[in-house]
Amino acid sequence: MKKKITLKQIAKELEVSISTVSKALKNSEEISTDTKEKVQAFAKLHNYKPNNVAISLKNKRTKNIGVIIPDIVHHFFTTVFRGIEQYANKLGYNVIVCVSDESFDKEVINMEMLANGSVDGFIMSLSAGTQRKNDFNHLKEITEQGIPIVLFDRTTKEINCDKVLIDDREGAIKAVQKFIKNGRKKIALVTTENYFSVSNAREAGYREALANADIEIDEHRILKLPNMEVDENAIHEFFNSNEIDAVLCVNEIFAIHCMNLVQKKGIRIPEDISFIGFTDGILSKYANPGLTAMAQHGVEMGEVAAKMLIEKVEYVSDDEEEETYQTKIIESTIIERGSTIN
Amino acid sequence: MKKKITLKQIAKELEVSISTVSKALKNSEEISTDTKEKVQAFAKLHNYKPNNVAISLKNKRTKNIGVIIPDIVHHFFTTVFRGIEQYANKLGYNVIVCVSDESFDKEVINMEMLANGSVDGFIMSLSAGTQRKNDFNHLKEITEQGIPIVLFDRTTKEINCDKVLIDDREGAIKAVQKFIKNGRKKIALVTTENYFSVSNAREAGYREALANADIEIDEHRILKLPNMEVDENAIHEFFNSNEIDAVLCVNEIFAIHCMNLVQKKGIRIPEDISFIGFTDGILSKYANPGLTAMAQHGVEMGEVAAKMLIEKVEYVSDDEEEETYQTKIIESTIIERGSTIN
DNA sequence: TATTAACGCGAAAACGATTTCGTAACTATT
DNA sequence: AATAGTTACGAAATCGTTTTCGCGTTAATA
Repeated sequence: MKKKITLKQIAKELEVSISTVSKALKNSEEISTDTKEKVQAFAKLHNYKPNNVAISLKNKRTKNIGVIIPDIVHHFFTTVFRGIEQYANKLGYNVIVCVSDESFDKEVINMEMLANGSVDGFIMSLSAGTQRKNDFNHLKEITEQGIPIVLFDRTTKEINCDKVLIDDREGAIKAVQKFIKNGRKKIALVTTENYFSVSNAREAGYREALANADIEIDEHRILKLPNMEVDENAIHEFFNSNEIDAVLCVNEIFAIHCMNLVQKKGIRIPEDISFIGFTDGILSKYANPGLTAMAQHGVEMGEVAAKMLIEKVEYVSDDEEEETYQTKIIESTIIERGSTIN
Repeated sequence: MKKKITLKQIAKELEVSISTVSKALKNSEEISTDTKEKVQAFAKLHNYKPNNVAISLKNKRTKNIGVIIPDIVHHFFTTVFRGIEQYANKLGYNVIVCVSDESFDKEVINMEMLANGSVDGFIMSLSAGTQRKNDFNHLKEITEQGIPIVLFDRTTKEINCDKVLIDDREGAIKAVQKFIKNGRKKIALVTTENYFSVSNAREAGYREALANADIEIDEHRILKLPNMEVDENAIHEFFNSNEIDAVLCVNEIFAIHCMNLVQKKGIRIPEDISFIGFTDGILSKYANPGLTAMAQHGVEMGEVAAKMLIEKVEYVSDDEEEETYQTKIIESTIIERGSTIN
């Protein structure tokens, strides 16, 4: 077992000082060509690589980014993560992921673990627990220590930091407009209870688009499901007691459930009823018929978030001037499939 | 901006030495109760938390685990990662993920980045590129430095280290046996070209199970698709020209495609034809009818891998004795849904 | 009263690197 | 020959901890 070699050991072997070795390896002008060659050759031979931890301590910069997401077994977050990882890696950063599991407590613990020197900054999407509790002190404390945070998708106005958002309202508007263009008037919305800012924005877009088209909003055509364990009966009841010719769903799962159920009744998609679902994922692609979806471009979102964070991290502040934060919007686009009329 | 406080600053404020502060915070017997209380109160007030980097340098242990996987936007790897992250986090470890993107070069670069002190050990699944190249020197070098590696799913016998595998052959056998128990005899296999060891193992299991049941193997009942962009016509042709009453698919996507197509023909699932698909993922769960699946238990796999790694990392070797490595098999189990008869 | 023991604390080394500053030994200049 | 200027290197501080060892003060023992 040949442990990694250190500057000290090289110095001893070559009977020079540690400083000389360090400088020689950096090709410093200060060192004679002879010595440099000797040192570099020896270092290469023993495959010397500087110890990251020591460098981190010295530089007070880890070149690590902390990513905290509610769930990793989730297509959207995975996609965003991919974008972050790709961009960060290109600039020599590594990514430490922690999963908050939608829990406020875990989110806090994870952030505290990483904030003590393990990372230079955070990219995160708030857990459901945090959003429900509406408590952001853990974020506040970290930004106050000068550690930058970039919030994406599930954000809050309570914290002053860079943000990357999806234009959920706009996305919903686009979807509803498509329905209307196809001649649909009885447009339903299947959404979650109002925990998530995301769902709220989508609902707002839904209402706005209908209002703009002078279509009266029938509150009965809005179904709010309490969680992801979809209650078949609720859906059944919903479609039985309402005239509906188009459905916007705030996520794939709701859409798939509704489509399956509606088809069982013998209603045809898209002839009798159209569907659009939020977040283009694997379910939309392989549904039967394919589910027309509002794509969220997670990879791009991750890249943008990583770019913003790294800029903040590497920016040497002139100390005095106020920090300035931006919010970037990633546009969602519609992916047309069989569940709507082309 | 209140930067994190250090021992040095506490020491200066309280007019004691750094050592005293350090010991006081560790509740050392050496320090008087008075001093301890004073120090601890002050530390709590200023929310002192030791700097992880400094501790890592001192201990020569980072409490970080490096995970290198070919792809993160992939349900199985995500699931395994979840298991790793969960277990590791419970023991106070953080996880740094790098995606090799199926590329040998990226795998090497990622490992080298992390091997210079950033992590205490690796958990990884080999990239397609590495498997094709059959070059494992990067792994060898790292193990020679005394950094432990745990390989999962895509492994190699070339490297002597802990491994976690899935019993793909056994899984296929179980699936075929279920068909047979349901009285099916004309059992088809839909698989990939023989690039992946995984598919090969599953095919072997398929053949073995049929042979054991004295069912002759009809090679026409084996469909090999060249890639994931499924060719509808090939499937069409396959089901038209063969009598089939049960289908084992080596992945969800093939299964979903086949099921959709078969249903379009008016064939009923599971009455006329049964389906079982490999790797229980989101598609299986939300298919209509639900797809009976061979679950791979990725989370468990991740947990086992993390457990094995951490044991190696924390084990203080008696230096002289030989290291001993294990290979654990994670059994796949059948998840019954609507695509088979119960 | 003299010796030993216990107590409470600080100095310093160590982890592995970078970087500033000082200086000995030459070389060049006048 | 005396001074100034290079050249090539080393000592030491620093990043933030932990930990060993030493030492002065007080209390306990003979």
